[in-house]
Amino acid sequence: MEKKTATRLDIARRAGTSVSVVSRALNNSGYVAKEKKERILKIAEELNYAPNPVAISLQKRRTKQILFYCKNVDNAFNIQLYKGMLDEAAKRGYLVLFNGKVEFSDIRNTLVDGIIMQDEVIAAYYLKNYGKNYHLPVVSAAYGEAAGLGKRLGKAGGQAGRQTAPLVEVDTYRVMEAALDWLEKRGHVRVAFGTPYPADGGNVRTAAFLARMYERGMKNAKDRVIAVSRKDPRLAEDPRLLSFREEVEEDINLVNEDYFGKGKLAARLFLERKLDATAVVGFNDEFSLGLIRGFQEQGIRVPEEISVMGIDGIDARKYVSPLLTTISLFPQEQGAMCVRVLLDLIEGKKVRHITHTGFRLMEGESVLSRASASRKR
Amino acid sequence: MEKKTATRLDIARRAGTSVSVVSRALNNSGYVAKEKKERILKIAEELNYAPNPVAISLQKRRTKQILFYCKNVDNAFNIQLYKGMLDEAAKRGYLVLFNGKVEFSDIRNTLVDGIIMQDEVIAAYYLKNYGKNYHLPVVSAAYGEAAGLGKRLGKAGGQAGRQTAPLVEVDTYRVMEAALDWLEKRGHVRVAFGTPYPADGGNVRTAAFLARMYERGMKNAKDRVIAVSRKDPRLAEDPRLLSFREEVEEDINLVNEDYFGKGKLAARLFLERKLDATAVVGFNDEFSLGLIRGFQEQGIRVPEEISVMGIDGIDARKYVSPLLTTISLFPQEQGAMCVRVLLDLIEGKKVRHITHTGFRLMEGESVLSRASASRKR
DNA sequence: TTGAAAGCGCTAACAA
DNA sequence: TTGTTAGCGCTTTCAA
Repeated sequence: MEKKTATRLDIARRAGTSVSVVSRALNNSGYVAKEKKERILKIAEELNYAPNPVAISLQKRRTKQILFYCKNVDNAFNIQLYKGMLDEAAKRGYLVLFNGKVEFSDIRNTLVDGIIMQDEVIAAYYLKNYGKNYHLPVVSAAYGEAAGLGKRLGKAGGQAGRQTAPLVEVDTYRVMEAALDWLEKRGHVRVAFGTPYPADGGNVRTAAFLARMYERGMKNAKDRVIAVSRKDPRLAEDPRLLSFREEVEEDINLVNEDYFGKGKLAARLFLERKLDATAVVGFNDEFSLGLIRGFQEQGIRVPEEISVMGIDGIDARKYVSPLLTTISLFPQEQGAMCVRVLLDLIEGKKVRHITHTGFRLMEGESVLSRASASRKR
Repeated sequence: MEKKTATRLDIARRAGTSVSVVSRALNNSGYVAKEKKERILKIAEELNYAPNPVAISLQKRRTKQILFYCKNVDNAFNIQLYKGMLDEAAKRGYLVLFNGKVEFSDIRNTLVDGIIMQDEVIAAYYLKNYGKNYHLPVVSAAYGEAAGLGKRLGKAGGQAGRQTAPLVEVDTYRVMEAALDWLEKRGHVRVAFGTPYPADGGNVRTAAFLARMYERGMKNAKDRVIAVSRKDPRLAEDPRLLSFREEVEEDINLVNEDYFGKGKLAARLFLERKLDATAVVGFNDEFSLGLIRGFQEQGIRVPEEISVMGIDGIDARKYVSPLLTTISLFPQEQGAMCVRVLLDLIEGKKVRHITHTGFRLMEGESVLSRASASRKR
């Protein structure tokens, strides 16, 4: 089976000509006598000839492949990002590898022309520690996190915020504003926020929630943050957190979170703490689906007794009833845009440092329009 | 930024030695004077030297990358297969590309050492039409479909069944048997089957259902197949099918199905047709989640009034209540096994033509134990 | 212990 | 229109 594959030289010999003529014939480029061309093509066919893409890549210094560096395959949002990348890349003749397992130090061994990082934190970390050697164009999906970068990266971070890759960003602060506006219009001003991370861990979504609530004069917004994390002092000893995987956060080794499970627990905590709120925004859609389930399991009806809202816009929303109201970040669009920017970069075109992508509120059935709101209008 | 990257020759010149010495130094192979080695390493560092993986691949005739050829990113099952592949491949230093967009004729341009096909139908089709030229090792995930291959491939199929790639298979007939056994033990002998494909389209899951039911003496099993497909004569004119994407099936251009949506509709059809059954097995988990939702929307309680069972074992089960009882095919295991077999093949080891992977019933809450069953015991 | 040299399979400039 | 030649960046053999 594994018969050695034919090369252009083999064909040339059989055709009694030279490799360059064969090359031209096969590539439809340059001059080559018509009848000679036909003969060459026929011989190639006979020999089951197939070009060696590695040799072509070496010669052209281009692999036509790019890498999506992503730690979290389980996350539906990332898969949708990836899907958008695949489609867009295919249009331009590129393939996209998905990987979050390679060590940064091994990225250099990857046969790609460039890298898309899953978020600006990872991008900054990579650039700071490895990127300088690897001369590979890098683009990053981003969520307005640049400001808090130093905090999350810790010592490793430093002034990482400055040396970033081009960003394809959806601004979390604006997203949060849209969410809170929408809730307010429906009479929800006392709003809680559920997150799987520590409240002061520098996560941009929590930061955005707090910032926007303060702007609205809700001084006690912090009390309405439910941080389902072992690192939260109120939960450090809580046995219910034992079932979740240990949270690793050395450097930026993010770990797959059980968002749904933590969302369920968040609903319980909301009730236990008797939080004074009429709506809860979940860290992301999966977390929010967990919130809904958690409330339902406690006999609390959504949205009649409590409203729930998500962020992301993942397909899995459809599985849960009531349908989750969320702000969709259009992950496929964002993924496609990442590819566009990266390929432009690879092809030497000028790209802007930040490209913004859109978001939109997707109305579901998980938020109640309260009577008081009707009055206000 | 895009300063030309240094090569081993650049280093050699600076160090006043030759490329081969530099190579040995960098690769820790062969002889090289200790102090010279240190100097070389230092210069490499200064030059921000990074080896060119394409050149290495050309020389070694190995890319350390493999391709998972898969048409359907939306399908959670495939993602879990992929996840298993990523992990296993990483262990052996390989990367896995995911793609189902490349034309078969373009696979030859891919920088990979081998291909994993999503199922035996696609594998057979590829092998028959293109594989002969591409000298690339191929392995396929499989579902006991080989028997029906000719039927599904149509003219293109021919004796495709014979020239297959090594298969990593979970036998659908045994899976179906396990499902029906389990249902029977709980008092369900009149069982329906819901599928998004035509009942006689040669799909292996439908075929397995029918075969197993006939074995059990249920002559009218066919009447209990709900085929949510435009191609089904009973539904050809049904407006409710208009919302689903056109079913394309030229050659094997499978299209993403809206399993969940079709499952919902299947529940309606079950009720409309007043099918005489106490349980429904869904084509896969997503379809079955749709069944549950469909019944619930019609005010039918699951499992009190109708039992539902799935096949696959996808993570998304957790979103739906009651928890779906299913037969898990352990997609991650299967994916990992595909990688193992393919890498063995690539490395020239002997591999068996068929490797079987396991399955197991995952008990949920969607199947009722009927009183009559208790009596039987 | 070193380095020249011959490839890996292909492209492309240039001379014929 | 053709064929020679010089690479692309690296590995590896072999003579020195």
